[in-house]
Amino acid sequence: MDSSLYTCNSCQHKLCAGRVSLFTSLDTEQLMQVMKLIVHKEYKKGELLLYEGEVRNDLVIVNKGQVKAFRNTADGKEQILYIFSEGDFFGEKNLLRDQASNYAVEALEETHVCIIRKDDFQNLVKQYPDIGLKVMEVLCQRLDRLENTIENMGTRTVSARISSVLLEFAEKFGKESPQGIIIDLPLSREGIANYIGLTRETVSRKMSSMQDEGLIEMIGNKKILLLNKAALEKSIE
Amino acid sequence: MDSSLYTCNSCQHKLCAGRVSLFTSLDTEQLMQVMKLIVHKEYKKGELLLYEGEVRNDLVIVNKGQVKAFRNTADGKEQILYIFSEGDFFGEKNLLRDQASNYAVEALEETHVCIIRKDDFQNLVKQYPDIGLKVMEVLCQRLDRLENTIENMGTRTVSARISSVLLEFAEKFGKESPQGIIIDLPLSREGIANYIGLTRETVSRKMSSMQDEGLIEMIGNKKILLLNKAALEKSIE
DNA sequence: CTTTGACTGTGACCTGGTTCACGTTTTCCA
DNA sequence: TGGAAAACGTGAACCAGGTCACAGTCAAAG
Repeated sequence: MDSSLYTCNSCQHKLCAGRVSLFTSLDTEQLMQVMKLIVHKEYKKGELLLYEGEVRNDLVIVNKGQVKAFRNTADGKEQILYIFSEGDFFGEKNLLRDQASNYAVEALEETHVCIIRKDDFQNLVKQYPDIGLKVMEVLCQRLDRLENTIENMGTRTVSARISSVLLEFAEKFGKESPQGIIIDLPLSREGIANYIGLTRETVSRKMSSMQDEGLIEMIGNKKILLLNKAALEKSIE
Repeated sequence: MDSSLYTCNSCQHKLCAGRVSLFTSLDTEQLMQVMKLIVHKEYKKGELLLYEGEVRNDLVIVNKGQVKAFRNTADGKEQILYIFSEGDFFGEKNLLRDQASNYAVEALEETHVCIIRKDDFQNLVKQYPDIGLKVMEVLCQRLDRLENTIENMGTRTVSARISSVLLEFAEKFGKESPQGIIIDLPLSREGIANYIGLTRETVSRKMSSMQDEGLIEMIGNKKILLLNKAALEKSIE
């Protein structure tokens, strides 16, 4: 296919809709139709895309960059629930009913999103039922992930929890290299701590000891090299 | 409507399908059609309805009774993820693809279920798109609940977590009474502990102290009287 | 390239929850 | 209905992870 067909000025010449798994069942012409419904928006690092408690009537699809979905707890802590990156979406809860968001969403870096109005999306679902099934599939995956997280937080040791996050990130953000898998961390140490319900210090200490054991190697603060994936996997069984 | 229309021998003369929110959008005739697709099954307390890792190709709807969905962790602990009761369903993950269950399901008491084959259900969804939307809605509610649970387990104190469960159970299993809300607990102390990632002893101790503070009153092991719902709600803010 | 603020690592101490142990109570079902 | 088995409550000791404090390091912006 000619990639110029997918051109869209607001998206740096990527047909955002076409790269999102939600719309993989559509052909080019249908995609062009979807494109007309989409509004684009850009956010700088640290900007909020969605406030906790905000009621929106649209679906937001991440086209470039990364965001974190999190809640602020009464005692001033932060619980990170999701990292959304290219192709992920949020706001699916307002597809069915107008509901206040139970988390805030903040850009972790320069982020571009595609926004589609609730009504338009509902019509799309009616026209192309496969899209609805895709949404359902993603929701089920998200349930899977949360179920795992709950098991981790409820019953696992600290090192198992950290191994678990590292493997999750390796899956999502890792690149193969001769020495092992290099992970571009989406979160700081503190962010990781807030993702798995620990403190920055504990994460720091455990990762240091994992490095001493030869399991991982920390490269600056933003990268980690997984030297022994198998051992990590074993430790969370 | 004449209730005899809803009669079904296997269901003790309740039209199981009609009582499930999934099918509320259907009329009587459509319900009768759904009924033909349904197989019934009964389980005694302690019986397993689903094994961890099992691959099924059907959707299970609880018609009577209660079940717990849980995972056994490596260190011999149990993490309870859901309590399903009348009207709840599970197995939705294999509506989309054949996937191994990541939890086991066990009857907490005598339980009757309605089972509908994956293919049949998919056809129903195609025929009545509202059913698909209902499934999506339930999945979103389930996400909400898990997101709350994760915040609880990640950042909250023990008493806040217990208050939170009690309020959840009050919502789902509570009955108003002159003194307060009486909760028929679906779980033992140990079960509650496994639901919120604590030990039996800790739950026991905290509930005793909550009783001393006049917040709750324990009636035997299976009932709890909420004397001061407002105070509990305040404690988890 | 340098500066500045944010992030990270680590030691010492503290605390809340787990573990272990055991006596009591409740539940269930034969 | 009685008796076994399961569930519960509670004390004491322990310890993993949190808290606090501070020094070292990194990285983004000018």
